[in-house]
Amino acid sequence: MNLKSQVEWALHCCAILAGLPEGRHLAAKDLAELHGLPKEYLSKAMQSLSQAGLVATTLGPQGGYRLAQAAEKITFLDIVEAVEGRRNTFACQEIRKNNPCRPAKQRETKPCAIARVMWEADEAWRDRLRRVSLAELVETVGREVPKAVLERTAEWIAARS
Amino acid sequence: MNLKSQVEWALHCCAILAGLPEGRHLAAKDLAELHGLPKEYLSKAMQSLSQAGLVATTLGPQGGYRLAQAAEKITFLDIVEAVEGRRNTFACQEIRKNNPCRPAKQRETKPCAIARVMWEADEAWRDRLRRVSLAELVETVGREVPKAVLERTAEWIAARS
DNA sequence: GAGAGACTACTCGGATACAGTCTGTCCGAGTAAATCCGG
DNA sequence: CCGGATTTACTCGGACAGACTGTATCCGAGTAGTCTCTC
Repeated sequence: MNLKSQVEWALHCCAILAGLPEGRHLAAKDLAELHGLPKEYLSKAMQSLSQAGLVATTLGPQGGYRLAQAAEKITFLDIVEAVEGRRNTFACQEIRKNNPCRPAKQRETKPCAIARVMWEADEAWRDRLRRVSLAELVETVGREVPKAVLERTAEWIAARS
Repeated sequence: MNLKSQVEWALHCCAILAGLPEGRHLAAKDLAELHGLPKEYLSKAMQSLSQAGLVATTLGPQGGYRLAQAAEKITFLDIVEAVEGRRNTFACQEIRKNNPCRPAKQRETKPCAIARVMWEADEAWRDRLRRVSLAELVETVGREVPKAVLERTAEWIAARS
């Protein structure tokens, strides 16, 4: 059970887009170059974000992606679920129903006790991701990354957006 | 990012083994029949549990599996990790290092801020699973499953262990 | 009748095929900017 | 010089192959119980 690498890419790209000046766009090509990733495949991750309504796209020259919502409104969970989907990690197949000792048409009142525990853990995971916004991530990065790198990166982006 | 179905099987099988009288064993063949699962493949899940030291095996006629530890000592996390492995769901590939604006040989003092958040979520997930023991599961099941089914299942198992 | 030895049947464990998803790539539809032409 | 139509170049989006992990299966190594033979 691994998250796809798309999740990591999407998070990094959102962090970059969050630092973009209002009204500017950044193309998938540039996002890919900035992170050393295959452009075509990265664009598929961005596509997921677009379909989830987290980023907006603009076509044509000077086009690209920008955040569709305020960075304070977007959480880690939003991004992760946009790429990974909203399914629980645990998929209960109700194998308890195969027990030959059970009456065939017994009705279940509750979900399987095992599934309940697993789903609670999933919810705890989601809850943790829900608590961190993109804005907080940007703030942390701004505090930890050396000023020189931040500035050079900002220039690099400004030259292409 | 889905957990393998082996996880569900392992949890159900451990619940059954926890209810086994002392000194008895139950074969993979019977566990498979009880849950309506492919015997050969289920035995691979049991193999993982065996390698993790959660269950003990006995060969030959009347052989099979039994818990290697007290049900109170075994947690959901133990079983899940035995089958799934202990890796984090998020694998940081350090793509920040590909940023062309960074000095090539800059040393990192901290893990990537994104990875830290993701790993905290993983830890919250594990923490939740660590809090529920196999004994608690058995108790819950005993409370929720109709007495008749419990008794018939116990007989079914006793006849084969 | 009791004990030892050989046999048998049953168990798990690793090695071996098949499928589905993740990864990576390609090309086409659509659009905003730039260009060119006419007024 | 200015405005509008055309062209162009660039963007994203969905459709198409390859690799890897998860799923399913088979057969062999090893053991506990059973049976038989001998004393």
